Amino acid sequence: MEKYKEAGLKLTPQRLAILKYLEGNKEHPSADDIYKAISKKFPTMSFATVYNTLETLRKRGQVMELNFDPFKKRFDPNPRPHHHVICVSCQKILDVQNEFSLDPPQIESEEFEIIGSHIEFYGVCSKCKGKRRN
Amino acid sequence: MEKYKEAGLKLTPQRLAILKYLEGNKEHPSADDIYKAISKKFPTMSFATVYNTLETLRKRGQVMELNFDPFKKRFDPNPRPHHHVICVSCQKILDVQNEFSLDPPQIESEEFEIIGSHIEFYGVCSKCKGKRRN
DNA sequence: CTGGCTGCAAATCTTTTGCATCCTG
DNA sequence: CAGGATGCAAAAGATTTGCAGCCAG
Repeated sequence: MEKYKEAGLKLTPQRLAILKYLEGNKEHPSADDIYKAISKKFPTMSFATVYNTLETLRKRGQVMELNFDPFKKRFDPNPRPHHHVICVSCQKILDVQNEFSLDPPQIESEEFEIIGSHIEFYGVCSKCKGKRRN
Repeated sequence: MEKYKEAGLKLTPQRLAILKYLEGNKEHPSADDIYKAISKKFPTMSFATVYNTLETLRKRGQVMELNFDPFKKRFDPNPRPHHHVICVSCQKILDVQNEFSLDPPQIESEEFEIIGSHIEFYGVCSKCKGKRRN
């Protein structure tokens, strides 16, 4: 929790609960997931606080906002940039460990200065592969 | 327009307007963009029709739904899979022409069957680079 | 103490839906 | 003429905002 203090953030009980929930979480929860999980133990937690906190953390680079779920934003507490695999069947999202070196992209009639990249892999996870019963 | 007929779609004036708007459009418009553009010339066009048509086209693989704009879905009339560059300053999205061969992703404790992938490059377009006045 | 944070409810924005009517094939 | 398509308005979700009161530093 040290790093949050260093960043000049107030450590309220609500924030601690959110931080604890995110810590090591690999499920890429949505704001709603976070709210639901925490409000069980913390009935006064409000959506506004969840969004405020996530927005604050995002600005400080401590969570990443993931946009590939068309229904809602998801949040990733893994601060270093990385890639993802998405199960097209159950929508589960997992982190990809390796790094990729990509050729510079060819763009029609534009000179882009490339800063970074993000790869989404689409696939079927082992659980869903089993269910499909080939 | 031949291909739409072949697919068994009814060619209503509204659909023709949407198809014409998308034809060759590289701007990855949102449903709202499409609605706004078309309702000027076609005042009775409704959102429902825009969404219905896009959904129909998506099912037939004639448009792609893009999710990386956190505020809304965007649509891409380019039917073959391809990658994108996004200007972090003006949010403009352009197509990337080249293909990439990616190593299989390493995933913790899971065996994914990989089906496809999509790369987003982030960068600054030439227009925005100029504005920044380095 | 004081500014940042919280909680509530209302507002906003995008997308979806129900249903009566319309019109293409 | 039938079934798919349209248009309207209302509903549904996700996220944001205004504001009064609260509390960590």
